[in-house]
Amino acid sequence: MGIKERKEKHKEDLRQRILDAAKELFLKDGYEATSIRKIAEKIEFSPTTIYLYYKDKADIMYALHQEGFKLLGSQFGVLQHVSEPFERLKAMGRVYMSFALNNPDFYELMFIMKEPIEFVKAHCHDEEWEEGEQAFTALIMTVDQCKDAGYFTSFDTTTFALNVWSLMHGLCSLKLQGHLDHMATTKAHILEEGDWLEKTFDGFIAMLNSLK
Amino acid sequence: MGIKERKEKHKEDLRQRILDAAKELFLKDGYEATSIRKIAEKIEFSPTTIYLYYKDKADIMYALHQEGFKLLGSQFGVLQHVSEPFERLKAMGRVYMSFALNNPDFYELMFIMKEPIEFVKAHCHDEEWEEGEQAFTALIMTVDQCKDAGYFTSFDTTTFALNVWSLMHGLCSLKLQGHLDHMATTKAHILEEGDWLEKTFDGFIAMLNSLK
DNA sequence: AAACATAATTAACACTGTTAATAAAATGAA
DNA sequence: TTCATTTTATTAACAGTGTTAATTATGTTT
Repeated sequence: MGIKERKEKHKEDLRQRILDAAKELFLKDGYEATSIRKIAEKIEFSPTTIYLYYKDKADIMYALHQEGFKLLGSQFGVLQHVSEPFERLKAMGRVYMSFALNNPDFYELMFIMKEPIEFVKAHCHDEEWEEGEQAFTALIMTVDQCKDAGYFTSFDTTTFALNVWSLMHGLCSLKLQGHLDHMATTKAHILEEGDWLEKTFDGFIAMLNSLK
Repeated sequence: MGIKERKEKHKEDLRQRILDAAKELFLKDGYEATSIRKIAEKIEFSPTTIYLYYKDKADIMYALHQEGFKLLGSQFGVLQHVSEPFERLKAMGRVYMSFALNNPDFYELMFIMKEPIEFVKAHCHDEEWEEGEQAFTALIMTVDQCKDAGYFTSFDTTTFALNVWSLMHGLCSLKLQGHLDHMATTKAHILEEGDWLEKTFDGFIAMLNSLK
């Protein structure tokens, strides 16, 4: 039955082409501006055809959401080769921040926006393996190894990891949403010049250091 | 010219009624579901009338955005009576978290969503006093007083304050967007039961304590 | 009462996501 | 190859959205 396989391949092809078009539009114009009709126009199909391959817009966005997590995961993967756990933890922070800054739309889709999350809860309940968990697991393991190496000994691993994630997420969010720059400009008289994202991150590292 | 004043009052009245209707719908159904037409229906006016009192939807949402900051400001104001700076800092964290949990829509509008921020940048440039700055100033002052009392002595005040804000904002965001609960459920086998928001916050306080 | 200024409305534009009904194409069996 | 069946794609339409221009209604002033 080679024909059926070829058909399946064609179906998968179109599914991928839809996703690629959506990705291009999304990374260029953002979530709202990426309409079904524009995606359809890009791949030269009727808007309704898209609904034969994706349940709805949230479904498409969830697919991009997954791509984002794969990208972040691959960047985290490199850090497995940093043997010293505390060095790895700090590097994870840097990588996370770089990912957010270099892929702001992905970051928004993955961690800030509400819609894909609700799609996860609605359609991918339980059994579905969420790529994001892998990254969080890596963080927990690193914190655990840090504790073995004598860091953060008085803290619970999971809550400490959540604190680290919260801080990094908060920092990246405030930066991406413009709050950091807003504070920098309106308080320019009291704050000296400089890159506040970088400075705050350095402060975070300093905090970790004095928490040994 | 008492008549003119009465007219002005009527105009302001309607402006406020629009805002109240918008607020009610917004707190009930969220940002997207709050449409101009629904607001108009609520106050029994034509949709286009609203444009005589507000420039556009973002303008209305910015007004609510301001209300939110006033509310947060009033809750922070109470803390001025906590004389011990380190106690006040911890209390600020609690108040901030409570505000986020009790007013999730306001919090989203004030700190998570992008639209009102862009409205601020577009229309209220510079001279306009942003209520949010007051809260951040209060945080900076408190951190400064903590330093005077022997806490965080090796850290720069502003970057430390930004770290505190980032952590609290990140924690509240992850909670509101459902990421915290998601991690709790999918990792239920490895994590013991409990309120992870509370636990993480306690961990944060513990971190501050050991940073003295 | 007539002229004017303000306020509110209707109609319309250009979009959005999504569904039902219909047409086209590809496949299976005769 | 022809016919019937299934799959794929399309058109038309619904119910919305924010927003603007042109028009009507209202109230004030002369």
